[in-house]
Amino acid sequence: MSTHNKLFNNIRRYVSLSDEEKAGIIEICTESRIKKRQFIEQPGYVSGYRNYVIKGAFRSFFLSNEGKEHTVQIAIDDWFVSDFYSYITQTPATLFVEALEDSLILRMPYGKIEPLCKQYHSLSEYFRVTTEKAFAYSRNRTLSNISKSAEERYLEFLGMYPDMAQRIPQKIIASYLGISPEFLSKIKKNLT
Amino acid sequence: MSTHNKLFNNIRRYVSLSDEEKAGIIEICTESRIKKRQFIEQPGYVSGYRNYVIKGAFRSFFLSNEGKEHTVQIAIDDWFVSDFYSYITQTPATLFVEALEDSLILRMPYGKIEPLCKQYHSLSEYFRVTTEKAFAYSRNRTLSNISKSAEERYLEFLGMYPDMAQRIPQKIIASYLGISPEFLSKIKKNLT
DNA sequence: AGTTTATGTTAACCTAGATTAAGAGATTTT
DNA sequence: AAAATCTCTTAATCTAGGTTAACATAAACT
Repeated sequence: MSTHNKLFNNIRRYVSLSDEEKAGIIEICTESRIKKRQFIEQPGYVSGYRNYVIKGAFRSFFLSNEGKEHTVQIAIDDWFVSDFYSYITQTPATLFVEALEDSLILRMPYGKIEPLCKQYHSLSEYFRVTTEKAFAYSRNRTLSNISKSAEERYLEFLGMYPDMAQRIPQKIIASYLGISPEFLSKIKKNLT
Repeated sequence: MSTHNKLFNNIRRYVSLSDEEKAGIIEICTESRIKKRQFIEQPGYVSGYRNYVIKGAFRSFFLSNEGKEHTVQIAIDDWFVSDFYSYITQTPATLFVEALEDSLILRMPYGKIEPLCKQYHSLSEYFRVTTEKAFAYSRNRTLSNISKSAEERYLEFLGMYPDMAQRIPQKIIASYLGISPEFLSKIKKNLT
């Protein structure tokens, strides 16, 4: 299956595309191979792309004043990843986006997506509906962060993203949950 | 100014509407007066509306197993408020949405917004762009929650929503920040 | 106006989770 | 394959923030 078809299969879950629209999308995408540990975004640079993960794994994270890493998002196959705040506001990023595995992505530039959304109703609908969904899920995470214990959040994470638990190093999962790796170790011990 | 015009002014910041589109939107909105302390959404019932606050204040909150309240969102004039997860997935709500003042809202039913977004490209664009923006800001809150101290989050809140600090009871702000009201009291004392 | 009920403050004590440090396994690099 | 560099675990100690309780204020109801 071509890389574009992987994206189209995803889009097809929400809207149907004409051949003209497909051609328009193919035209703005560029395929890119990313090596493990490579950064595709860094603080200081404006995030110029929606990055669709064809195959691989990424995380976005943030370096606190004390030099500690905080993982904001973990993305595997068929997720979009970027410093979304930077992308949307077109202001310099505060997040790193780093490949956790050798990966293959499609990059869709902001400057081309926006006109294309204005031009094609179905593309606008696709991003409207998927962003609404992403936002709804992110609300749930906010809710967990303010109301649940670290152990409860870990169990929730396992239930929600079982594939990631296998694939992603624990210290990154800990930093996604907002706890120290040592404490995650303790939690896992308590669970068995 | 009519209540619909207040909404149209907001929409105009992102897209322009034809008269036909305006009429279509007016047709699906119903105006509603809500008394202080009244609930417009409750756990167990599917959230059927995007509620646009013309005038007033609301919060959405969640009751933990231990019976504690956790405020997810605070909304004043010109914000939308609902149990967004319930609205998007059309599954029963887990949140309450409660008026903090006597308020006036426009209710836009899910079953009518969705077809209208399919029909009118500009309305689809409006919700795409505003939801993308809301999502970007919500990412920032997630980030604060996992990386900042309670005092830092309080200062950030003050900077971001200075009007709310005046208008909203402190115990609700505390529950929005994910801390106890007593601890917020302590923080405020330390700051002066 | 006076009584109830909700909100905010202060202080003493208590826990979830952080930090530090040291050792054991894994992975990478040479 | 050894050396170097990460990742994970365990245990001791420490701290941000929670809990409880008592009192002070301010709203809301009669």
